[in-house]
Amino acid sequence: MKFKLQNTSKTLSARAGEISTDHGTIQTPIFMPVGTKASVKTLTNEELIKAKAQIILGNTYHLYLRPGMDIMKEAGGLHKFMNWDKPILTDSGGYQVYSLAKLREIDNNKITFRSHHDGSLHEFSPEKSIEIQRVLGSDIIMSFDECTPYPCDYSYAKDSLKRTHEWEKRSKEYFDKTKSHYSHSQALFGIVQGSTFDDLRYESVKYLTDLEFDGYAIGGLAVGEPKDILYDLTKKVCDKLPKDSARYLMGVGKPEDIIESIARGVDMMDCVLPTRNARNGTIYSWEGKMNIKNAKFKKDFAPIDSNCDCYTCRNHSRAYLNHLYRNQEITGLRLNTIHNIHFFLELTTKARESIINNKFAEFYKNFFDNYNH
RNA sequence: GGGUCAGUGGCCGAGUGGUCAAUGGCAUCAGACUGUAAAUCUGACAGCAGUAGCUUACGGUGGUUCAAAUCCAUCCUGGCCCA
Repeated sequence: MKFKLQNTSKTLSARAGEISTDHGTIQTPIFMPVGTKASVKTLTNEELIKAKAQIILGNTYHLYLRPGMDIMKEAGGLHKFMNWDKPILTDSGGYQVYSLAKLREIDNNKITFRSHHDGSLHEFSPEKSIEIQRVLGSDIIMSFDECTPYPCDYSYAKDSLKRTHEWEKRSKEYFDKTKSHYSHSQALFGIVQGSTFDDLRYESVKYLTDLEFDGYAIGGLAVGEPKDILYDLTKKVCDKLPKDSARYLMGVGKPEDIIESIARGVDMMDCVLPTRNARNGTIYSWEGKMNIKNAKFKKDFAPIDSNCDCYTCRNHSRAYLNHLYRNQEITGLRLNTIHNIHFFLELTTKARESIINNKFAEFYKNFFDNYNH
């Protein structure tokens, strides 16, 4: 994997670049749809490609439990299993340590957790997480970390960071001494943690960059903290990260967060919001978000966005989507998702174009002038 | 014609003397969702004041009682059974 910086905004820190992998290149900044369990919920691969998805996510924890590594090995890895031949990034399972906290115990060596499916006991360690991701064959592997919650007191954040650093070092060591199981190569990203504390974040950047990962993620944000903390820390961390490496802000975010993150120097981001919210009736466009369930759309025969060229907007009205949602017609969930994913990718595509053309500041201003949030 | 059971808020349906403006579910209205245990979750849902309160409500009417959706009488409506 290689990252090539192509242009940087003159007034803001926004960057345009290109990540090359054995499954193709990714033009950044890029939004990455989340396909936790080998599926971007409700969408087919064809629909993802039409929406211009360049890379999708998979999840180590979920895929390890189901379908399990035996099946994944026999399938020949995640790309073949789901028949997706563009890049894939896999999360390490670190987020599940956070989100499924009631089911786990952490010690410095490993975490023990119970499957949310059947209660069976399992152990994860950095080595095991990387090994699973070797089997999955993702183009970008994430090192094993702990995503601290918000709020988080300093002493816990400090202890957690120490543990995360140890885990990431072990992730790197295991990664370095093993090889890809397949004909394509894999890259390993480190994850900057440190909760909301500047000094811990800086310490984390230093520690990880000394280990020399293929790229750097910012984790532990967008977990409920105020916006100014999210934006401020994103900026501070990006400013310290090496310019010639890709930067990935994990779990972000809302359209306004994506634009703010790009403005601060982020190259990659992912979020469940466009897919989950689509299934829950919230639809995004350049004008902001709308709840398609609302009574006011019952007789609104206009498309979600008349300028949008996604399948949903070219073929169907708000009234129809409202009807489908009210009647639990599963096609409604698909049409909503098709639109949201299209929009989130258009967001990063347009941002990228503006950066390339040295017009990002203008793009940024226009976005916030039009977007209600 | 006789007997019997039942009629509860938009719908279905609990409640069988006070803690009932009345459990639930549905429908309706609105909100939330940020490295997915999420086609999920939360709130509102008689009216008026909008904390405290007041009014009208459990088929109709009339009773019993300090107190009734709950007990009694009667009428209306519906289901079932017997003629």
